[in-house]
Amino acid sequence: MMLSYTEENYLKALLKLSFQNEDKPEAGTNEMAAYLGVKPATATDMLKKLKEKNLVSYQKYGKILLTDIGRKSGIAILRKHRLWETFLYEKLDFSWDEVHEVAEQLEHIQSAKLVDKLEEFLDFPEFDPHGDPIPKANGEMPVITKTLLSELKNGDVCKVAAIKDTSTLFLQYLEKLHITIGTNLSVIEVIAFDGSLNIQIEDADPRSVSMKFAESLFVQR
Amino acid sequence: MMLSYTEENYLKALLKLSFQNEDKPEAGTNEMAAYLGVKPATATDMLKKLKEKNLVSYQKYGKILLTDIGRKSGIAILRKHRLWETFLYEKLDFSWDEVHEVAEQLEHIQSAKLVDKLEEFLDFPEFDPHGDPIPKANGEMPVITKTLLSELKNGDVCKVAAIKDTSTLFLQYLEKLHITIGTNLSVIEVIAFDGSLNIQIEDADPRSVSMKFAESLFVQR
DNA sequence: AATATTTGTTAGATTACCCTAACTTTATTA
DNA sequence: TAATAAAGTTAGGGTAATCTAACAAATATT
Repeated sequence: MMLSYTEENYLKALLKLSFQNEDKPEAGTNEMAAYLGVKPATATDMLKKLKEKNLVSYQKYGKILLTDIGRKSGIAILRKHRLWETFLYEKLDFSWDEVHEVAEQLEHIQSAKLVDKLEEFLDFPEFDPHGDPIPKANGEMPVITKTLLSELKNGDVCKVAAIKDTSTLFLQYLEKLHITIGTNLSVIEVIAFDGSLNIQIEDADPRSVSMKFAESLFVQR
Repeated sequence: MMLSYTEENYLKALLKLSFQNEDKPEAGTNEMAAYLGVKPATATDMLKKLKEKNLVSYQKYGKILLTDIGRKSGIAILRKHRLWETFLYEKLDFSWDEVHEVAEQLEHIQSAKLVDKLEEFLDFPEFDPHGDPIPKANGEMPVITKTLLSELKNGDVCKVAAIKDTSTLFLQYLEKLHITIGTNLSVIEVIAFDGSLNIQIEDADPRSVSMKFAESLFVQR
């Protein structure tokens, strides 16, 4: 099915929201509108169109749910997005915080061959530069058990697995700390007072990070 | 200046037409509309908009001419188009006739950094897979003296420099003949009767090609 | 439970790009 | 040069995506 640039963005947004809302994969109109930076009225209009095309299922005043087709389309876009991010980061030396904006545009290029060739060119990466899993051509996604850094205890060691907060400010801060996907961390001490942590980043001198920081980083034990 | 997808296509079309019309760099409304696959009325509308933005100069019922800014913008798009074609051809194993369609989409991605990094990644190519010159970041374009194969005489030798007719059918025919940019040709005999030529392609057995063929291929002596 | 708040929808307008049909201007040719 | 043909423009309309303002439904609060 031929989707417009905008329709694709709505599907991707719904998919992303379904990831965020853990247990329940539905979203609300306002939530969706806010995510996309449009007014709720606009989202309602588009929802009707997507429903017409059988990409979402919802009743007036009810929750929005992706249909199977809608979900598949969304995953296809996410796949493109993450492959392009990987390309920009690995081949064109883009920094962590620059890849997203450009990938937002590249993800809409229509060419099945392009996506598959790109994946091959990148040697079938499993994760993008932010540590998020890249869906395969068949829609499958590698799953890893991610823990928030803030859930660890004194003495725990871990490896950075993914970034929860992908804001530019956070990404730039990580860069300054030389933290990247795969970096080894060990928790020296959790400070009960404010939830901050003393951690060691690879072999560097220990340093303190805030609770907010620890809640923005996924790690793997 | 921020240009829409469509505005960019109009500028590129005007630039391409100015190349085609050799001596005079203007175009007509119908010519332009035909090139872009829209109706003349639509082209007139867009022309008003482009004039408003100072990208073209023209008077009602007069010829259309790109302004300096319009020309520069057009060249920037052409640069992206040809760099992407080169990427697809060299890095992703796309065939000659497949690159154009995808590059038509990729050329509209907005990111100065992307273009320049891509150029670097490709090692500053001077020509695209069709042999057309790739504009530099400053707008300069390498120039080569191209001759049509049909202008050669008995015994002349040459190297394929560029493709004039970039239709899929022609590109596929070239592929079948193992002709690519840089292939050496020698003209064994020009047949006066119908303008066809007996040529030798590299070390292969001589074969005949039509006048139409010879008029679709640029060579370098 | 009645009221207030939040959430979602409808109606009507706007902008960009495209169309057809009718018209005007410019170019060609008999 | 007058008639015809070609090229270009205008007027009026359609669709996609957006908005604001007003309204309706669902949820939360006292």
